[in-house]
Amino acid sequence: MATGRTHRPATRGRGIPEATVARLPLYLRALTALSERSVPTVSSEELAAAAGVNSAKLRKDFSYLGSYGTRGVGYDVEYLVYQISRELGLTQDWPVVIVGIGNLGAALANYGGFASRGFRVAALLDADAGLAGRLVAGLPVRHIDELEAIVADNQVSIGVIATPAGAAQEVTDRLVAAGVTSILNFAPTVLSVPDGVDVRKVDLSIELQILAFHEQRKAGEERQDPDGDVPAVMPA
Amino acid sequence: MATGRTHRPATRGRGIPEATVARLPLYLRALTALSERSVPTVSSEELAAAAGVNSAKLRKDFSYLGSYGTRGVGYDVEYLVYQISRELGLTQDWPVVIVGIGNLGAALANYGGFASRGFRVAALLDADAGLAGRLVAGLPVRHIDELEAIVADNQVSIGVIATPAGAAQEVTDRLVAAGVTSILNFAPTVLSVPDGVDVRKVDLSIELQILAFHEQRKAGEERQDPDGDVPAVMPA
DNA sequence: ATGTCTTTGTGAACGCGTGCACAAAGATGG
DNA sequence: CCATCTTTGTGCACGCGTTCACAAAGACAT
Ligand SMILES: NC(=O)c1ccc[n+]([C@@H]2O[C@H](COP(=O)([O-])OP(=O)(O)OC[C@H]3O[C@@H](n4cnc5c(N)ncnc54)[C@H](O)[C@@H]3O)[C@@H](O)[C@H]2O)c1
Ligand SMILES: NC(=O)c1ccc[n+]([C@@H]2O[C@H](COP(=O)([O-])OP(=O)(O)OC[C@H]3O[C@@H](n4cnc5c(N)ncnc54)[C@H](O)[C@@H]3O)[C@@H](O)[C@H]2O)c1
Repeated sequence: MATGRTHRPATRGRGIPEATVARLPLYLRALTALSERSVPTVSSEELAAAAGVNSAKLRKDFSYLGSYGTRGVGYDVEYLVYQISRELGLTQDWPVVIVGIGNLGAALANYGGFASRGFRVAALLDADAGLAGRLVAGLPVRHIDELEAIVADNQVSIGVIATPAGAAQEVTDRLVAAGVTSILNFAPTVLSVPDGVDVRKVDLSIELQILAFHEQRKAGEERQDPDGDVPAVMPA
Repeated sequence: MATGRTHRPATRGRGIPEATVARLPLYLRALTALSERSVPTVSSEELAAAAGVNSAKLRKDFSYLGSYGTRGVGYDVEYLVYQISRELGLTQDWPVVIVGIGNLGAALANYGGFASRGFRVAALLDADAGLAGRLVAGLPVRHIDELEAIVADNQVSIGVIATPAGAAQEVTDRLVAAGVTSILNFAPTVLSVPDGVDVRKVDLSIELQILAFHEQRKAGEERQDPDGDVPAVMPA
């Protein structure tokens, strides 16, 4: 019965479709660039080009937020930056913990784009006692046993997992038990979490395999017909 | 205009839907784990649970590859591993170059899961002359000027970009000009590429923002009604 | 004030992806 | 050889997401 209620019907509530939510950060990035160049307004056409999407889609996306454009003119850049930021919840601070400070975890800790948008690294955690106390990106690595206390003290609701795959589920369970309700998983494993906890995954290996599929397909079509279907009428 | 023809109409040709292609690596991973435990066959129900998907979806996905199951029994693990590997193009070697050997690029170079599935790091490239020759994950960092020669000599068709955002488009153009037709982009920028070149992006910042949106939404609903719509009849 | 011109906001059509539910296939046991 | 039981493969319906195309809105000039 648990699988029955799994996929929530998009983002009903006030009703911003999931696909739209996924594009808002893209728009925000493009708008921020315009804002830095002191551009006052932008049309859906221009902004769509900058974000790499269809302009009708962009307008429909914005229509879910309300009517923030002016016909004949376009959108006010600053106002839109604010509205999208607010909608995404970026006007508040989000404390984040990173678990697993190896190659990847250290790179993530050093990532500047992290802090720039309301995400603050509250702590770096690792099971390796030898790492404890070492400074990474200016922060001391704390032992994993401190997880529960750190999450509680800092009201952390977002956790990033960069441990080996074998440890990911265990770390997840501890994070969730401690109160974390959003997880970004870099380990190549399927995580089980209770209802109400969101998991998003970043999987390099999967991305490469998808590219390989299309690559193989291109190589195949190259010496066959470009439609890739039936060989039809071979020339001679 | 590269942005015009961006989304191809799924994977028509012989016709494996794009959504299915994206799940095949997931199945492959689960199957590989079963294979290592010498499990001979697996039912769609079991495998679906391991991959975290609906069993009907899994069966439909496999049906696009052909009828590889046996009714009343399930799927032969080894056979399926081979079929999916072949379909994804993992039976051949894919030389890959990584451009930008900073925090992230170095972590990627050290990533074990890279080589495990037919992806071979052909070279590490960076614009910083000071890095040239330094060993990262056992490979010497080469100067970016060698890009064209390396791509040609090794027949590289997949490039990974881990440079700062400002350099990503320029690197992309050089990669494409040199013959690369698939790009995995970690830099937070929209890349323009000509038709026939695939780009996939991994964007930590976007993932976090999506999580923040849902997190904010959860926090809001908590103290309102759980349906999130009209406040209806507030209990006094 | 009126007309023109630009650009938004959205109705409507369409296609893809998902999941239910079941008939057909085939294994297994007697 | 037949009955039973398990599990696949898929027809079908439904909902989400995308795109087209256009009416309405408003800026701006005269
Ligand atoms: N390096 C990459 O570029 C890359 C890319 C994609 C995916 N990944 C995945 O990210 C994860 C980390 O990769 P990495 O290269 O940094 O590995 P790594 O071995 O360098 O680092 C893993 C770290 O996790 C710590 N750890 C292990 N068990 C732990 C536990 N139970 N609790 C807390 N910390 C624990 C280890 O002490 C170590 O410091 C792996 O799952 C890997 O598959 C890495
Ligand atoms: N570090 C992370 O966890 C992380 C996460 C998400 C995204 N990113 C993105 O990945 C990219 C790299 O991040 P990083 O933390 O490794 O940065 P970094 O500054 O540590 O490394 C960037 C490297 O790229 C090299 N470089 C610069 N211009 C180049 C060019 N034209 N050609 C070749 N090489 C060039 C630099 O010499 C440097 O070695 C950035 O775009 C960043 O936004 C990083």
